[in-house]
Amino acid sequence: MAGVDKSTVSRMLGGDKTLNIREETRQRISRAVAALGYRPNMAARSLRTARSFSLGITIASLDNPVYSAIIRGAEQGAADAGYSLLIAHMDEAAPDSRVYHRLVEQHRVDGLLVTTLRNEKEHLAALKELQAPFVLVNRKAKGVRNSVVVNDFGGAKAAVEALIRMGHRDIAHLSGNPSRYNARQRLLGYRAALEEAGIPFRPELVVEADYTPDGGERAARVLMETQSRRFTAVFAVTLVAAAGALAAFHQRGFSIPEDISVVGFHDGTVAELLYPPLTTVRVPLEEMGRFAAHALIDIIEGRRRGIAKTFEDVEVIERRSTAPLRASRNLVVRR
Amino acid sequence: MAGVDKSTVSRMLGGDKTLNIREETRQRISRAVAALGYRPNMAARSLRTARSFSLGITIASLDNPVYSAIIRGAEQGAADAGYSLLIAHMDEAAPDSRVYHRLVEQHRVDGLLVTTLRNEKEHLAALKELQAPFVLVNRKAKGVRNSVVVNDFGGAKAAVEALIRMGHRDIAHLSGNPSRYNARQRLLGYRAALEEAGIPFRPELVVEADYTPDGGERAARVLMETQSRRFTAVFAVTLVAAAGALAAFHQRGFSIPEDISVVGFHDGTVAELLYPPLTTVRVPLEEMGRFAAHALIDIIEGRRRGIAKTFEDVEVIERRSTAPLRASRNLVVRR
DNA sequence: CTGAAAGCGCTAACAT
DNA sequence: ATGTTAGCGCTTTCAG
Repeated sequence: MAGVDKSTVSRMLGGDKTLNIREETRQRISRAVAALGYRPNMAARSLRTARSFSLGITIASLDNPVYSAIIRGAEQGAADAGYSLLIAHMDEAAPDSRVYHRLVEQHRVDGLLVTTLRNEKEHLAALKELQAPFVLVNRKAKGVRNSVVVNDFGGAKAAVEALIRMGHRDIAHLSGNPSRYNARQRLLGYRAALEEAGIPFRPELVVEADYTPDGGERAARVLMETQSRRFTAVFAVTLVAAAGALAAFHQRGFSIPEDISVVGFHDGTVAELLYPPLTTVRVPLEEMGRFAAHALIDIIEGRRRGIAKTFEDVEVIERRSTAPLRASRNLVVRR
Repeated sequence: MAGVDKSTVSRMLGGDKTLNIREETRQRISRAVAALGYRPNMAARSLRTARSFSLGITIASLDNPVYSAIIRGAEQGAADAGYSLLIAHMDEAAPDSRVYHRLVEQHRVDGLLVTTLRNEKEHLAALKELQAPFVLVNRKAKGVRNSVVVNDFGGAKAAVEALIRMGHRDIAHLSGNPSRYNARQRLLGYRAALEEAGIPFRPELVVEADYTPDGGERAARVLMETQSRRFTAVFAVTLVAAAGALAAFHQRGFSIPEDISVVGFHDGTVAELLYPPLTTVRVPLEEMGRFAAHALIDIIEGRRRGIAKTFEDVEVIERRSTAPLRASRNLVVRR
């Protein structure tokens, strides 16, 4: 229709820098493209170039706001570069490292964003023998250079500093499993804030909660039983753990924040749904997702060798679950 | 390596029914496939068959547990049939019907699962001129035959019936926008339950909340201001609205469930995080997602013309936000 | 400045 | 019971 060879069209649409095309020809092609509603066929392009122009993202729990934020960012980042995002759910209970292979070997994706790493060893082994690049998102692992994380340490530190600024000194921590990167960093951030303020670290104020509401509830209960009246604030490793803790405190008749201040890690709409709305530390999850997608595409397209980045921004969002320490607190159980 | 033509391999792997293959040959092929770790190249298959073997799903809010459940199901359903699921986020604030076209015209997907339909008219028009099948998930629209929904009506009815069984008669409804299918059905279910119990419908007990926490909070406040003491239970159109309402009630010093019982629609882990844990009605969202994917694939592959299905199951999950009505209730505002 | 030709890895129709 | 052939729609090298 434009009276030119398809190869010319291909080069023009592909933005070939070595193409010297006459303005008039370019016009004719553009008009024809518009008139025909022409879109390159991705399958043919993929076959020819041996690339799929899509990214895969492996996710363990879709309903965790942390991951939905990351996905949202990743989808944007992929779309920015003309890539699609293919989601692969991977059950944490029955993780199967073969899904990596399935996606890559079938040439469905050019690279992987991985947010799942429970059984680290097996998964890392599977990833490493993969013929495609991958970047860990919100995870770090020994021997893996490609990884994008947020400032877990700084976020935790900021949260605890905020509590200290409110006058709290007896600050407990509902921690995660310290074998995991994020939990470890947050524990270190907690300790750093205490140390800088000259508050001695008391190991008995750290109780391990997993990332579930039940875990948070149990941990809070342990804290109340072993340390009643010996803490006035709690920093929880996660929103979900914080929510569980709130429930445990409510059940014991404590008022939040009058009796105990609570801060959680990660922001999200759930934080506003809790009672009282939860003070949290917000980290740029969506931005991290977008960046990770961009970086992965850069690696795929050979513009970059690897990526190791930490998003430093942290922001404490004060809601109603925290309050200044009052001199005369009343920890008497009501009802 | 197996000493046969690639077309034979193709037919065997593709499960061609008309292929009569010698057991011995089959063995040789299988061995070679295993030895080489051979996987068909999807791009070539796509080019040849003019199909992408992937489904697209359009989602407005990823962090809404309703949609994460649907995605999870859809991803499973797609994987069952060897399809991938490609997610396309579509901002409800700035919905862009062109994303449908982008996905389909680039031959990235063979069909679309659509859960987004705010600006119905424009979107439906865009979808209809699409050269690919689509099925609405959790939505219904005039003139669209393909649609899979849950029993919004029955779920709402069951929720209200549960309240009635607890002795409540003055039951308010925080509704959604009645122009939307789901909200309308839930309102009808509410009314049907009242009617069957011989309780007159009082329009002043229905207050519109949108699907946000703020909306629920506002609506609950309206209810308290205009109807104080004239209702003992609330059925909220959504989990999120229920959460907002809980906050409003707490702020006014009401105890849940002692003063007011609250039920929400849709189950999810958030329900357990609220204080008190929210009684909800659970509908099979994940199953609906899986089914929708299967049905869409059936349509794509010509085994089915269309799909119109309602998942009837509803189940009221009683948690601590509901309680039997006591004869002597105390609605006095504390504090 | 543009065209011609080859070929990516499959599948489906047709041969044998 | 299996092989041969053609071609899906692109991109890329090479020619002119």
